[in-house]
Amino acid sequence: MATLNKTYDREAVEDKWYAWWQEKGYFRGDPAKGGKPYCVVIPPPNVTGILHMGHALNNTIQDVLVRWRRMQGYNVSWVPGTDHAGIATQNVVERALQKEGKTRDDLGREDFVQRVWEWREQYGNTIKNQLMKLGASCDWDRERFTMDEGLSRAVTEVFVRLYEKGLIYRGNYIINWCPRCQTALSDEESEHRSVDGKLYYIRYPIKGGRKKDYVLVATTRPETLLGDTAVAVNPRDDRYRELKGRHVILPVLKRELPVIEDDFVDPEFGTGVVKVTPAHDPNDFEMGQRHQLPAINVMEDNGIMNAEAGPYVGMDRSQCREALLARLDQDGLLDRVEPHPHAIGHCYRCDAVVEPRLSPQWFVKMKPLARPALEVVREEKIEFIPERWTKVYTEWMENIRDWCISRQIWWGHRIPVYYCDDCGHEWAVREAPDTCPSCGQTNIRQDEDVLDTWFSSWLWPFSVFGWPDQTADMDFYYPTATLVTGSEIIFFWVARMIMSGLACMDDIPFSHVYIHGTVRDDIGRKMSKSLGNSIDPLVTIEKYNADALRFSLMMLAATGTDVYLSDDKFELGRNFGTKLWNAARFMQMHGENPPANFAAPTFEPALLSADDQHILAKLHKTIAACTDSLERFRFNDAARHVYDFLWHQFCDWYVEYAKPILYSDQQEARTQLLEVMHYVYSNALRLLHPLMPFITEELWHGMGYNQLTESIMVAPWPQARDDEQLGEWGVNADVVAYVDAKHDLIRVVRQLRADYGLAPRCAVECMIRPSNERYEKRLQADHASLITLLGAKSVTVERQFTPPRPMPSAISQLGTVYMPVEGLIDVQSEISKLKGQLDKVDADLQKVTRKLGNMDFINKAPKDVVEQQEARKQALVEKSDKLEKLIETLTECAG
RNA sequence: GGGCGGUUAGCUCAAUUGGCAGAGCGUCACGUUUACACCGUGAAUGUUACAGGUUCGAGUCCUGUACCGCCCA
Repeated sequence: MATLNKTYDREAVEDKWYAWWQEKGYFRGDPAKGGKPYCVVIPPPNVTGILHMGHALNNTIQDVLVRWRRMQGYNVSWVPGTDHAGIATQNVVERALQKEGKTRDDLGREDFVQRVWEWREQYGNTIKNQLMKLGASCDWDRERFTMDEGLSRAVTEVFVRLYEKGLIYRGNYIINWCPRCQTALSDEESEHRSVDGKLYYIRYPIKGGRKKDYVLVATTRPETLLGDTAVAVNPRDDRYRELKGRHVILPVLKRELPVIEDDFVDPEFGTGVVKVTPAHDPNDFEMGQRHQLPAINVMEDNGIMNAEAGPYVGMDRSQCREALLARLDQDGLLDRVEPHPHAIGHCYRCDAVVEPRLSPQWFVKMKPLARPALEVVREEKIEFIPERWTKVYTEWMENIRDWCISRQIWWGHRIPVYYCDDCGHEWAVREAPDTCPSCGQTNIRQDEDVLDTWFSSWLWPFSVFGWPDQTADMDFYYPTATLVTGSEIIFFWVARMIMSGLACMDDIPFSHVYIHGTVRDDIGRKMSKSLGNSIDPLVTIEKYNADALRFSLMMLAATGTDVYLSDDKFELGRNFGTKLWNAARFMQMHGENPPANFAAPTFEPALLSADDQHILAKLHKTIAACTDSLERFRFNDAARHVYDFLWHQFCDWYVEYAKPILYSDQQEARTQLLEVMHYVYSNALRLLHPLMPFITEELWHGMGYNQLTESIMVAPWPQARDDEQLGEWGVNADVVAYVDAKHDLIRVVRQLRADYGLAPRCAVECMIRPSNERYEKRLQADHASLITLLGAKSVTVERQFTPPRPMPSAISQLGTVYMPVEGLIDVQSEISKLKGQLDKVDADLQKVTRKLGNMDFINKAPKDVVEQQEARKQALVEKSDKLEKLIETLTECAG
C-alpha cells in the first residue's frame, strides 16, 4: 500500500490511469461474454471539432452512465466516433487552400477530396484525445467515422432502398440556399433569427390607370421584385375588389403582372397586397403553382444578380437592394419604409443570410417514415427525459416536411444516382456501374451532389455495428440503451435516427433519450467562440482537474436545465476532491492496511457503537438514493447525495467521532472502528467513481482496496441493505435517531460557546442532565467522543443534576446542558436569551396546536401526517417546559 | 402568431405524492486543534414574480397578469 501524497496531483494520476484502463481493456464491450448489454452511441462530434463545455457536459453524462452500468455488471459498450461534417470540413480545407492562393476548382474534385482526407489524418483526432483527457471510457476499438468504408456502404444501401421505394425523389422546389457555402441546406440547417429589418412599401402602377393609380405592395426583400410574376390579394378583402382581373406594371422592368386572388394572403399584413415571386419564396412558389405563374430566378448561386435582373446584373444581392431602392425613390415609387423586426434564416455553418431559391434537389419523403416513429414514442417504447420533449418531438413529427438531402459540395457521400446521356435513363445503384442498364451504352455519369451529413448520422446507431451485414455486435447491442444529447439536435438527429432505425432495422434505435441543457456563461449567454465567453474544458482540467470539472458539471446540471458556468464554479468539485483525499490520508495515518474482510464484513452488533451503526445506516441510505437518482437520470441528485454523505456525515461527524478512539491505545476498538471506516469509505468511493473516475481510482489503489478488485472500474456497484439486513448489524431507526439527536446536542452546545465568546480551544466543563434513563446510558457510553466533539475539559451526565449557581444552559432533545463559565454570568441577558427561544417555541407550539385543534385537519389529513404533527407538538411542549424551568431557576437566583 | 420552459436567500439552483422552504457560492464573527485554510465552528438572509381560486393545508394543483429565455412559423 502506497502512502498518499500530501496533495492530489492530477498530472501524476489522470493520464496514468487512463492508459492503464485502456491497456486492461476495461472499455471494451464483448458480445461473446454475454450478460446484459448496455450500449450508448456517442453523438458524433464534428471531425473539425474541438472540445467545448457542451461536449464536456454531454460526454460526462454518458461516461457516468456507462461507468455506473459497467460496475453494475452490464456488458457495456460506449461507441465513439466523429462525423465528417461536410460543409464545415470543406470550409476549413478551402480556407487552408485560400492561404496558398488556390481554390477547390484549381485542384479538381478528386484532388480536393484527397486533400480533405489528408487534413482529417492530421487533425481529425483532436477531439478524440480531448475526450480521453475528460476520462471518457469509450470503446475505442469500435470507433467509427461517417466516411468510413462501412458507414459509406450503409449510406448507399439506405439511399438505394429508399429510392427504389419511391421515398427519395428529385424535384425543383424552393430550398434554403447558402450563397456563401454555395449549397442547399435542409430546413433545419437554416436558423431563424430575429433581425431589425424594414418593410418597404412600393407602388406598382395599375395598367391602364391614370398616372397616380397604383397599388401599394409591402415587402421585406425589395430586390426580389425583379422576379415578380404577379401581385396577390385575399379574395375576401373588399378593399381591392376592383383590382380583380387587372394588371399592374412591375417597377423598373415594366413587366405586366396579373393581380391574383389567393387565400394565403393575410389582409392584415402590410397593405393586404403582396408581390408574388415564385422563384424566391416558398409561399409564393406554392401560389405560383396554384395560379400557373412562371418562376423567374434573378440570382446566380453565389447571390449575384443574373441577367433577369436587367440593369442590376452582376451586382451582389445587397448592393442590388440599395441601387433598386434609390431608383424606386427617384421614380416616386417608394412610398415609405417602416421598421419591421422579423425572423430570417441564417446558415448554421457560416451564418450567412439564407436565400430561398428555386433549385433542383434530392428529397426524402418523410411522412411514411414519420408515422411509425410517432407510434413508438406514443407507445412509450422510447422515452424522453425530461418528458416534456416528447411533445416537441411529436409536434415536429406530425408537421414534418420533406428533407432536402443534396448538397452542392464535394466532401461527403456522393449521391449514388447515375444518368445515361444516350437514353436519358436515371437509376440508383450500390456499386459504380460501367454501362447503362437500360440501353447498355457507356455514356453515363454520376450525380455531382453529395448527401447531407445527417444522412449518414441518422444511421449511426446501427451503421456503427456493420449494417447492412448482420453482425454479432448488432445482435447484442442493438437497440442501444440511452442516447444523451442536447435539445438543439432533436430534429436534426434524434428524430431521424428513430425513423431510420424503424425503417432499416424494424426496431427502435434506443429506449431512452436524455436531453440535457445548454451550457451558458454566468449571465446566461450561450457559450460561443465569437462572444469570447467560452471556458475551455482542457484549461479547466489543467487548472482544477478532470474530476473537478466532471463533478462540478454534474452537481450544477439539474435534470434538463441549462448550466450557468463561470470559472470559480469548478472550485466546488476541486474542494470536494481535496476533502476526499484528506479523509483518506487521515485513515492512512492511523495505520493499518484495510482489514481483509472490509468489503463484506460481518459486523457484530455488540461491537458496534451507536455512531458506527449510524454511519452504516447513512451509507446505505446514500447507496439507495444514489442508485435511484442515476436510474432516474438525476445526476445532480446523485452527486449531491454522495457529496453530502462523504462531507457532512463521514468527515464532519464520523471522522471526528473516531479521533479519540484512533488516538487511544485500545487496539480492539481501533481495529473494529477501522473496519467500519474502510467499509464505509470504500463503498462511498465506488458510488463516486462514475462521477470522479481518476481520483477514486488513485485512492482505490492508495488505500489498498485493489486487493478486492484490481481496479475500482470493475468493483461491484454497492447494494443497499434493507432494514432487515441492517438489523443484522443492530442498525435501527432508534439508534439513528439517537445519534442525530446527539449531533443536535453538540450543535446546541457549540452555539452556547459561541454565545459566550468561548474560543474552541478553551476547554469547558459540561454537565448534561439527560431527559431520560435511556439517554443517560447512551450519553455515558459516548463519554469520550462527547469530550472531543464538545471540546470539553470534562463531561458529566447526571440525571439528578441541578446547577448550584446560575450558569449558561441549552436545551436539546437528549437533555439540558449546563456550562459553568469562569466569573459571574449576566443572569438578565441569559434570561432574555432563553425567553427569546421560548417565544419562538411557543409560537410554533401555537401553530401546531391550532392545526391539531382543527377537526377538518384531523379528519381529512392522512394519519401519518397527523401523527407527525402530534409528535412535533409533544417535542415542542417538552422544550417549552424545559425552557420555562430554566428561566424560573435563573429568575430565583437573580432575585 | 403558435408552443414549451422559467421567475424561490445577494448570486446559481434544489425542494419526490400538496404536509416544518433547503444547499453551494458569497457575506459577517471566531479559530491554524495532529486529515484537510481547497479547512473548521457559529451567525445573518425569504411577502417562493403578481392577482385570484381549489384544499384541513399550496413553492407545488387551477385561472389570469407581468417579465425573461428557447423552439417553431
